[in-house]
Amino acid sequence: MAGGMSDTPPATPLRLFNSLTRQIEPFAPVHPGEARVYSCGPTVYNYPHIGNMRAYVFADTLGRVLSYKGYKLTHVINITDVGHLTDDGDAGEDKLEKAASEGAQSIWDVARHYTEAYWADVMALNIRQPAHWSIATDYVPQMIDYAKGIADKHCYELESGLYFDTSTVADYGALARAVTEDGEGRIQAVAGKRHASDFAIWRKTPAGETRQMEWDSPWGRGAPGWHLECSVMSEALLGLPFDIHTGGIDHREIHHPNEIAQNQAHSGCDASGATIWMHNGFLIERSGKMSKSSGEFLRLQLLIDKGFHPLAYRLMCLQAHYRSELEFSWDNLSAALVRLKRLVMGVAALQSRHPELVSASNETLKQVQGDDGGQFGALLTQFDAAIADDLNSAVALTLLDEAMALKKVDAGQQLAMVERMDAVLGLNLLTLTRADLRIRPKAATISEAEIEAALTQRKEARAAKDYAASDRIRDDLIAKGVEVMDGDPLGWDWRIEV
RNA sequence: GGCCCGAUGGCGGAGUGGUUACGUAGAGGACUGCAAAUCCUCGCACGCCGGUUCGAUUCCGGCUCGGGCCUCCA
Repeated sequence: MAGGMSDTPPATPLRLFNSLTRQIEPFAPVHPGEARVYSCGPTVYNYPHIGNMRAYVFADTLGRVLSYKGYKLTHVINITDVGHLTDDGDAGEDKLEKAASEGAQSIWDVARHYTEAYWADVMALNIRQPAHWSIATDYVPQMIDYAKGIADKHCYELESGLYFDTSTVADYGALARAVTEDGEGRIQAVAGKRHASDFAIWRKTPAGETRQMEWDSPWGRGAPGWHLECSVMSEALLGLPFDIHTGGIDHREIHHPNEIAQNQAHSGCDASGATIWMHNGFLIERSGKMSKSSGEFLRLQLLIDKGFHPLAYRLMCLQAHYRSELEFSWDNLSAALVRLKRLVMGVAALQSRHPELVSASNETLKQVQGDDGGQFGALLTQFDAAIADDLNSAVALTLLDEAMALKKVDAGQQLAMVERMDAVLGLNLLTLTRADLRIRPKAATISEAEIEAALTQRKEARAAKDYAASDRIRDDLIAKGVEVMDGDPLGWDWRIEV
């Protein structure tokens, strides 16, 4: 690597908040130079909502920062295509089986459909492909082996299945910082469970029933408990211990403590299995709950249907710290879209000053970096410090703005800066165009051809200085949801109604 | 009921023991036939009551309010 900035990578050591200790700690990889990350993925019995997707934007940002800092990243995201119960009483319906029966499809088709819907959102949000999408049903034999390995010392069998005795491992629930006692008993206790916190390792298919997804096991025909898959797949693909385990904050209370208990039982050591456990805050939506059980929920596709580019949502996420709760509102999303548009137009302006760099490779960009006169170097140092400080993407974004706003500097260097910062932010700033951001709302009633025809007429009227006619055409377009903008490269845009 | 978190300008949202990001909205200017878009410039805030301190939005305590999880959920 030749060139100024590349030779002097600013090096603030990466520090991350660890939910285990509730403190920010230095990142110290298990395997020098590597970062092995496991992220709890979706249960594919329904579409993901935008709150779900925040977790993957977060995990992706973490992965991008690790790559930026020079670690060789191995990222795993699981796809839970084994059904969970609709409630914890073990009498509830299996979510996947339920969705299959409601839709009169094969359970496998249901899982496939929602997995693909999830992947579409992943792509739209410019989330990088992990090294592995681990599919739970591919690992059922391994799960059974795993369960056999811990059954004698840590489990007991009941009518409904094989249960994990949480008193057999050290510090059960330490991650959650709460003792899971019976409390108010809001969940229906399973008869025979030794402790309220004990959980199913294997769920037997109730007698007389047949499910589309079931496997034979030493504990009868049935399906694995839903905590099992993550322990099995993370160990199989990353080895134990691995570096970072991520998930939504809700997982900190039940799922991850259970995963840790399994890891402890299987490994025979008290360590949790991952060095750092990280959890993202929820996306909050004031009116309705960001909850799948409430029926209607916000999907990325709904945002797109309204005319929002999906990366505006990504930018909205990045403007807040991943651990903060983030309030979703259409106003906030609109603000992010405007910001994204201005960034994209700013990049286009830089590219117009360096036409040879418009589709430049990294190498070309690096060649023009030259000496950075101190300004770029200082910004890059601050940028590095921001992301190293538990992924402060909000501050990182302000440094991108500052880099864009520098005057009397080489545009090629500015583009190189943008590229470098965008490797972390993932906004696709070098390839995204103003036109990409003009998304036709689903409710639009006028065609693009009609708009162009009207604009041609208006242009003629203006040339003839017939401003009354010109304004009439413009008003007509506004009424149809089209904003005329003579100074914009595109000339017009859709007006987003929210 | 249990556990936990938060309270920052119109909205969103960083951060800090003393000069308080940033985005968007708003105001003014440039540009435009006029607008819009874009660019430039500029206001605007740290829940309440105590305490610690030379000094607190920032630390501590209390209060009020809000939220999350404890049940499938990122």
